[in-house]
Amino acid sequence: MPTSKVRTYSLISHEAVHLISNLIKVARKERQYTAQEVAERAGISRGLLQRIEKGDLKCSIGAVFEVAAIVGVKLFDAEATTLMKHILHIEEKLALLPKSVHKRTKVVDDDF
Amino acid sequence: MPTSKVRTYSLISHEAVHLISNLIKVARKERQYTAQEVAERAGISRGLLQRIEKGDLKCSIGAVFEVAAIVGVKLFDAEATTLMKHILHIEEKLALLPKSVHKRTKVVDDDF
DNA sequence: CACTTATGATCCATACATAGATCATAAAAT
DNA sequence: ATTTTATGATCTATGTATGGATCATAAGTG
Repeated sequence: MPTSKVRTYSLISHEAVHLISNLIKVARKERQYTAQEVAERAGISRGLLQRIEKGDLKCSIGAVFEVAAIVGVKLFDAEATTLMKHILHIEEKLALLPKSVHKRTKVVDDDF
Repeated sequence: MPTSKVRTYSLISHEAVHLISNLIKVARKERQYTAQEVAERAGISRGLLQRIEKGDLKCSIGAVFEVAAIVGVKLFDAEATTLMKHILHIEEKLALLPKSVHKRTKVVDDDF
């Protein structure tokens, strides 16, 4: 066997994705959508939707967000999260920051 | 050319991912982290980090969330979002819902 | 009850995301 | 100024995520 790569993720990532997946699953059932329906509307396969609803970390973020939007889960809408409020100035903030990060190569020459 | 598949995404998905990517980029620079550093810590390539910071929808959600955690972007932490509050009962909620969604196959037989 | 449909799981083939390298430019340091 | 380092872009090879099918079971329907 050609030794497949096993990526490891932090707990917080697992939890976050698990959370989203549960939100999606609940929302879909509340709205009485069939897995097949949602998959078609999202332009993905039913199999992928299954993995998304299971919290598979390897699914593309686009697919996950697309499904979330379809079943009505507001992840980053202004009403749903405070995140959006901080965002408004993010582009400007980015412009002000230095373009690249340079590390000190020499140790600080503390003379004492 | 073997006609590559072009997936289409809704505006909201684009915006959400774009938002996250900007948050990540700003956070990384504020903390003076090199792209190389962050990539290594996340266990991904610098190239992938570039795509993440660009808002590429095809990156895996695990990689994106991992990087976000490393640079200190709180996407779904209790303090950062109201989402977490709704979540607490999500598992119970899921348990109460019907296990599968069945569609009406016959049209409602409205007799008039 | 019988019947239908949804879901979950598994397998395979292939399109594609990713790692890794290289190069050019830009920005910071000295 | 020179030198060093970070970033952005591009290319290739390969591991793998995804689509599509199938099957078994569960869960509604009538």
